[in-house]
Amino acid sequence: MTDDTRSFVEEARRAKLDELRAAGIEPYGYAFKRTSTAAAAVAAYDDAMGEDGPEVAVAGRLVSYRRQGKTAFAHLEDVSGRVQLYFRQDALDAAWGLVQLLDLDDHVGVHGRVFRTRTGEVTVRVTAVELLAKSLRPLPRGKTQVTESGETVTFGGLADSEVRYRQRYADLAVHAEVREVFRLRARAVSWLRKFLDERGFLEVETPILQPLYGGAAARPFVTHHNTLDMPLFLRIADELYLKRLLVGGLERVYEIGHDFRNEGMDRTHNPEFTMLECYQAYADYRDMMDLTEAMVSGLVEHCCGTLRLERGDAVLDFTPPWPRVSFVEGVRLQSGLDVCEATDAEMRARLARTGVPREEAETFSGGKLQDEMFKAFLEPGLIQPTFVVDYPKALSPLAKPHRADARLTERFELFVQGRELANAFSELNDPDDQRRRFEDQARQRAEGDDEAQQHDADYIRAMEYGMPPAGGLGVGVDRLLMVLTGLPSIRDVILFPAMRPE
RNA sequence: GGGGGCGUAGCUCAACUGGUAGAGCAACGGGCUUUUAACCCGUAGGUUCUGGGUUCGAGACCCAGCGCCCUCACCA
Repeated sequence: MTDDTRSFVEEARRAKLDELRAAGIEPYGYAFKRTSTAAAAVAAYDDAMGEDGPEVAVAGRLVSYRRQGKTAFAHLEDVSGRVQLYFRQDALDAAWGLVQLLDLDDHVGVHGRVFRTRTGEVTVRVTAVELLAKSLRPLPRGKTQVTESGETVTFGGLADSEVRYRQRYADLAVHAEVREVFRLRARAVSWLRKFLDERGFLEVETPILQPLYGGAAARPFVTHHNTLDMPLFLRIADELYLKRLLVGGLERVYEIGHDFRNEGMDRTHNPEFTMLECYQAYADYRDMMDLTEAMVSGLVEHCCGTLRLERGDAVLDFTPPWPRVSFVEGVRLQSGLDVCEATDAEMRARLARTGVPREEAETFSGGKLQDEMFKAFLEPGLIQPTFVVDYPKALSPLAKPHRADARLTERFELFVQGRELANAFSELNDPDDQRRRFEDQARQRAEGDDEAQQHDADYIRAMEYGMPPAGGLGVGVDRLLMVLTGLPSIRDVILFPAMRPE
């Protein structure tokens, strides 16, 4: 920030910075040997110790500061929590000058004995203080206010959600509960790794920059490689590379990483997002359903301590087994139409009655209409964890035909709160069938569907060597986190969500 | 992309029908050696998102733009 846009608060802090340097005090320290976290310092005190609790050295950020003549009280916050500090001029001598130049948000390290104040709070009586980092810019804290009922309410210091996402560092610094969300995220992801590792899955890394993109229906981000002088795409899915590994004899593989889709952004879509994909040779989609049920219910239990999550009026119950609804049958029950038998015209007419604009419905055909029917009639009602199974063939170019019904594929998706959380199928392993499906996609692309999949000849070649039958599963990790935390926006579970530049 | 809402001090918000931009907290100065929403006295702090327009006069009304949120669409 330039001088002329600096606030008076910042000017005041810079004046103190200059004063500190003039006094020979370096305002940015190198390190501090702490003996204890804030929480441990508090826990180490016992009332039998009286005024002579243990000597501790703690470091952290000042989150409150109350000066009172020749004394001052402050709260220091570190990763563990908070501890109160008590400064006295007569206990600090020369360092008292530094204490008077402290501000909220400064990082300090202090030494002192722990005691309990008259008002009952366990506190460090500071005998030495070091400034570790001067804060020049006040954190946007909200004011707190006590309501009539005596409750303390903090008005979101960063009620402005834009600032929270743009300056996540400030959001995290001010909101312990936000830090907790991302701790939970880390615990969830490492639990998922452990879950798959224990079942013999090998974690692998596949290319993010790809000459061809595939494995999903989405528009890609395009970049350019200078030396090769060729376009490269940021992957929209891991799928096609992971299945090549099945050909190579890595029977169980998984990857947790970012996919990139150049599409709309909203509460449930970020341009880059975390996807977990796993593939298991000699398994089919029923095996993957069992795996999904075990994985998600285990994760919910691990992260939330229960299988029943209260979300508004609803209680989401993750206790297995979860209901399984046939795509075609489910849509038929809600709409009266069998999407495998109905004509496009019938589906258009049915959709028109639900509020889908007619002129828009006119542009849909085939698989797109079937999908619209599903979204209009079945998806919104899928609040409890539910598997939707056996998707029409037109919707699933990478899935194996259903062994009992040629119109369908062996595919399922998991829905919770009306949102897709996971997608899986018995993987197509017939190279000739796969080639025909790619050719279909090419025709759709020629007809203007820019999300149709590209023909991947190398993938076909791999399959021609013989790909074992396999079950594959993709899980949207961010959306899973939304369910675990109950947070309403994908931005709330991504540290640095995509934003327009300021 | 369509529709709706919002944008005022560092933060949270006021400002009637168009009539001198305010408060609390934070900041700064003074006082106070066990406070914790500290307290008391005082001071300072504004491109009312940006650019046009209407008007004697615009934070408010009109137009355009920017940003964010909600919603619909797109996005399996």
